[in-house]
Amino acid sequence: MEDKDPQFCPIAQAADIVTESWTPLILREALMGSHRFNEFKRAIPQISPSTLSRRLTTLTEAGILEKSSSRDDARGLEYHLTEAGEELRPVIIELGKWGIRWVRRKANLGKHDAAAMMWDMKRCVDAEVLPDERFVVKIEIRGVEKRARDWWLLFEEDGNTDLCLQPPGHDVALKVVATMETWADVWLGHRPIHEAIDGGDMRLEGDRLLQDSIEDWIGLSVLAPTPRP
Amino acid sequence: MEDKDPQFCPIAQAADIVTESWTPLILREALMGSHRFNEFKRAIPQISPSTLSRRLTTLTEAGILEKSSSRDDARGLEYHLTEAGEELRPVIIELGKWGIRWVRRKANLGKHDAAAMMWDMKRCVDAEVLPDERFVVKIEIRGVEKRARDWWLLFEEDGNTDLCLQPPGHDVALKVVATMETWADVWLGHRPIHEAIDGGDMRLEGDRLLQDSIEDWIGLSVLAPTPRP
DNA sequence: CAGTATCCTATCCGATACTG
DNA sequence: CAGTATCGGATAGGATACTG
Repeated sequence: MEDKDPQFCPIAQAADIVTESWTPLILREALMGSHRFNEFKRAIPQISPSTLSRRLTTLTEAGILEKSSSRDDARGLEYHLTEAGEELRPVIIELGKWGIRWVRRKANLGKHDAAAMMWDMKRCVDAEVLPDERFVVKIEIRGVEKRARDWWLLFEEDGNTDLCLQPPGHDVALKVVATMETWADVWLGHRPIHEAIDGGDMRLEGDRLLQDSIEDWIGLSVLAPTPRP
Repeated sequence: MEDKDPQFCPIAQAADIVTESWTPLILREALMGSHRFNEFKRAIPQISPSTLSRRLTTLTEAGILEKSSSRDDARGLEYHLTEAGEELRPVIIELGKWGIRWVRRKANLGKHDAAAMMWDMKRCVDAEVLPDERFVVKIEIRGVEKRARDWWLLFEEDGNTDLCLQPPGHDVALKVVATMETWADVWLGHRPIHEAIDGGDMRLEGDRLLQDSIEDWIGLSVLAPTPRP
């Protein structure tokens, strides 16, 4: 391993820190705005708590994250990017752009992917374009384990959005149904959402206005606009 | 490890390939124009041949390198970047820019660093600005093991440059002496070369014209121009 | 909830030796 | 020279259980 004998090459030094397993994903989450242990945990479901703990410590020691006691009521720490950490954004983004352009290995999509996508989706929905009402959109992901199949996006009047794995007890204004494969293709921008809808791979039921404006409010992955080869 | 259960997140997929140990350095070399097994080997002295072999195979299977039989006389294969591989340049460069800006861990500089730097330096010297003559510059690196201390840059009439660990049997037109620490600082652009010379940390002996134009022909690391925080 | 400690296993890397 | 095969040891990550 490089670490045995640290190199003076800056690429080697940066790689020693950034390329540890799981670290790019942790950085992605931090750059997307996650701050709490369990925010990282649920966005990266496969990581074990011990490894996540170790990585957060390592990144803190490397000057990429800073620990601070929680702002408000909650206990536990918060993790915030330092200036150095923020400057890793281009590294992670370029990595993602490359991945979306060139990796064609088909992953076996499962519950972890569904969960990771949903938490990211929750972050990306654009409530600005939506009416200032409280309403619920149900997302159904076919072909994954039951526990990760049904999700509810709860839009609050104040523009905040919550994601639940249980029905939040309001009427569902819109239901969107597709297989995980279709969701992944749409989410990553491999396929325009209207093409999936018109092709019958994604089904919408409920409020017409929400249906017609789905492209505007649903918000895809930050990597979706990347041009393809 | 992420590999257990491949994710659909493009950052995770790219990371699975690019962030294996040694791979960023192998990519750096490929991007800088290395093609042969031993070019990689001597530019990354710490890697074991088995690991290098495995990585070159992995990168080929991932569609980043292509193996081809050697162009000219030599036996063995050549490794060339595919289009996908070439597009990793921004990832590696951003990694290096981050490293040069933010990593402050002092490496214990030794023979491997000296060798890696010298082979890179050989690639970066700009013979264009030099007279079309055959002449030799000796580089002396104080503070490293004897075997990596003395290097000779041999400039040929045709503009080609060779690097030797033995005196090539021509008169030395210029000798440049500094500790490895100073060489590293100058090479990486942490410190202007004239500052090191004027400060007495780098000593030049020989041809005045070569001395006066050293900044023009010596060619620093591609990362040297990176602005510092 | 927000992590940490322990233990065990799998893996992966380097050393060495070998081959066309 | 240009790699590849084998082997043994280190290490790092997951599972599990635990704590304030």
